Amino acid sequence: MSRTPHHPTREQIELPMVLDCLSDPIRLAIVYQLAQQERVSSELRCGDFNGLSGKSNLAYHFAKLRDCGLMQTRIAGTNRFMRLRREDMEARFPGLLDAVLSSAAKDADRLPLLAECELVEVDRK
Amino acid sequence: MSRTPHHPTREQIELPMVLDCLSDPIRLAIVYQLAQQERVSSELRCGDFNGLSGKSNLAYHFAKLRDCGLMQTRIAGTNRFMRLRREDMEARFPGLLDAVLSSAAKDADRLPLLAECELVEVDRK
DNA sequence: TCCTATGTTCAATGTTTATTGAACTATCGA
DNA sequence: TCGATAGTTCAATAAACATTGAACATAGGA
Repeated sequence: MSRTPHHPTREQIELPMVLDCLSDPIRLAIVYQLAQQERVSSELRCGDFNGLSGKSNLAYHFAKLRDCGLMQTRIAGTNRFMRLRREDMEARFPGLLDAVLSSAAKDADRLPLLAECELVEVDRK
Repeated sequence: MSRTPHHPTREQIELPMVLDCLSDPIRLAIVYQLAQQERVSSELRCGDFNGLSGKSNLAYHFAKLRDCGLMQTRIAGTNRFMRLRREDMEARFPGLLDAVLSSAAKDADRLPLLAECELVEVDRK
């Protein structure tokens, strides 16, 4: 009957787990896409990532991203909204997330999954 | 009859492989220790890492670190000298290595393998 | 030349990982 | 209440990974 999935506290976030999470192309794309949309809306629905892989495989990666503390899931009706835990990451590992994100941006042409992230339209009502 | 082990060119270095390499505690400790010693001597012998694991296991991790482009191996007699490929990393992913290293330093107390790195005496003749 | 020290390579093992489809849960709207 | 939608969970599978010890290669010193 758990209303909200488990999230580690800020202090529980571990460096190796974070790096391991970011080393997977699909998870890197999820994080990248969340960061791209951040200036518009800080949240995205699970379904916004369906282009990256099948639903059950995405649920698996979402769980890993939650477990390592990179993102947070909020349940709203039948939707799950995800957002990056930017402040927590910055507090624990200053500059790390930005360094990874800008590295990914720089290599976007080599990371095919990142290409799809550019054109996520935001007509959330 | 290969005199020197294989190393990727700067352009061949891939972000996911680098992050995956750094996500392993033993490999992170190797990179960390190399970075620590950098101001003194830019190189360390393989044997300087024997405290981290067994020799064959270390050879396995060394190979991964070479393959991902994080370090370079130079053969000198019966020794192998390793050094970080700092310039290449900085050129490909600016700020990334430093962000990871300072994150690791910040969490040194939680990364037991990093502790041993502090006391590597440098009496290379 | 032989012995030793330094590392690598190989094979074997057990663990973790990513991926898939099917079954399931829960919520919203008609 | 019924059906559709959004996601999760579970079981199965194949691939990748880390670890170990034994065998091997190479160079240096007695």
